[in-house]
Amino acid sequence: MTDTEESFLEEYRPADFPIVLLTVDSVLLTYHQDRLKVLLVQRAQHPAKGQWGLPGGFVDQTADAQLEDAALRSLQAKTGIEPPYIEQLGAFGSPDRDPRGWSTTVAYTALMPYAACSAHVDSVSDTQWFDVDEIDDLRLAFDHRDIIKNGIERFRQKALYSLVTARALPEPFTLHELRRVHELLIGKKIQRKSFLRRVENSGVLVETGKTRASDKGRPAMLYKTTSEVDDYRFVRNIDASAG
Amino acid sequence: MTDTEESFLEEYRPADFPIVLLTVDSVLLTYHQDRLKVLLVQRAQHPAKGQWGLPGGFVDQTADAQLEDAALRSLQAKTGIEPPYIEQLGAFGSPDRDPRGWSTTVAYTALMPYAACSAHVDSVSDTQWFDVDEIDDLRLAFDHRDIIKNGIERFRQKALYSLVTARALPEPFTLHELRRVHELLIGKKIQRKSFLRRVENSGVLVETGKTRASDKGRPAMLYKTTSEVDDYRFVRNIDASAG
DNA sequence: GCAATAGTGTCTTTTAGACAGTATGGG
DNA sequence: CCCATACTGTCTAAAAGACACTATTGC
Repeated sequence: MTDTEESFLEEYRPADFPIVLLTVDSVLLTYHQDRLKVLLVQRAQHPAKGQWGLPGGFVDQTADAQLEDAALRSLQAKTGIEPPYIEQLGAFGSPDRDPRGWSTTVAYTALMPYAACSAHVDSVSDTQWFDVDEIDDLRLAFDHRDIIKNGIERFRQKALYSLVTARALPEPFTLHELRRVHELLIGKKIQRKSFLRRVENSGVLVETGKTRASDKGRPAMLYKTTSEVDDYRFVRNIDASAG
Repeated sequence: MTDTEESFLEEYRPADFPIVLLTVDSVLLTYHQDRLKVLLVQRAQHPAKGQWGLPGGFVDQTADAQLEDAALRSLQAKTGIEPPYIEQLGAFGSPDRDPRGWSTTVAYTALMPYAACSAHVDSVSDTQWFDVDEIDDLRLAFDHRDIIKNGIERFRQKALYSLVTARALPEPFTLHELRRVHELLIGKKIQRKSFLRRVENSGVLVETGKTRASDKGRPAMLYKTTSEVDDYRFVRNIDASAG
């Protein structure tokens, strides 16, 4: 027999190789009522049946052209829409994380405005937003607590040098709302003036020219994102160590 | 039958699930003769037999406690040692990247001093350092060119706000050498004075007190890393857009 | 007018960029 | 002494932190 790639593939038998468990999970975050929330799903099937865990599933080898598509499919199923921002967090693999054996999950982390899916989420009982401060008290499936912490940490870093955080808000939004998202992630107050300067210098947010009034106080200017907001990076970070 | 996780696992048959191809690959970079180099391996087996590709392999479900262990094993096999710095780059999955079918690789990116493994690498013909500027001209296996570019881009970003780059150098090293690594990654000259200030303020490198003379000119101070170098981040980045 | 919130003026501090100057080695 | 390279002094510019001040709404 000739040693070509064709003949190799002819003889190739995937079942001869060790069996691998590969899933995709997403840490979907949002901002609602001055709190950061993460979307969790109650598992309908074993393993970890009945426990809360991240939305996710298997790659559909006929439908998915890349791993991200599998993440988007599972998020679409639970929220009714695709999130406006998603990025890969990383792969987590170990012999212990799943009782079925050595397993790997590719985790994504995403942002979505709360209102964009609240009707869909409220209509089912197995999907729910949890305050990120609550997750230490929950019993979560597999290593999903670690993955959630990892996702939050990713956005905490991003809050220091980017404005993608705006993708967690419904448009248009006020600078106060956006600043609160940053403050909650960083765990520190940010000067209004400093924050405004950063937004203006970035050029990735635009004023709508309209304002939104609340019960009391002066109405706030409303802003929208531009497509560049996903990739923009400040040269100088917010100083998380400063007073 | 009772609906417990135990009974579920009893009935669980992994072979009933779609077959998944999962590999681990590493982009190992170093600095040698004023150039950035990437380690490539000539593939001994199909698919892509004879082509150059990234060092990598399958997870060993009995030996590896995490994905990173699989990456370290394959690097150890090709260089004789474990790299002093490694981090996960991300998972790459698609139906097209491997002729055997839908496949995923978890890519790592690592740094190592050239001299630490040059004897081992030089002793075999299937492992070789390539100048990173050469990779566009090489025929590479799978999507490894994309992964390499991704790994270089990761360190280009890191060169703007960190000093992990020192892990590509043999210790002790001069500030000139370290600065050259940054310049090659960023693609821009960096002011000597600015770079020295950053190193001093970081506190993650220490002067050895010794110097190294070259053919001509004043001998340069020698520096060593501390363990904090892996995690340190500057608040203010090098400005890649400036002059 | 008062309370409350939004937005601005401006001073200080920090640190990178620029670049000219000095220091220290080999011939 | 000359050359080349290493290192330093110091000015300027950019931008964040701090904080007091003004603006605009509802009552």
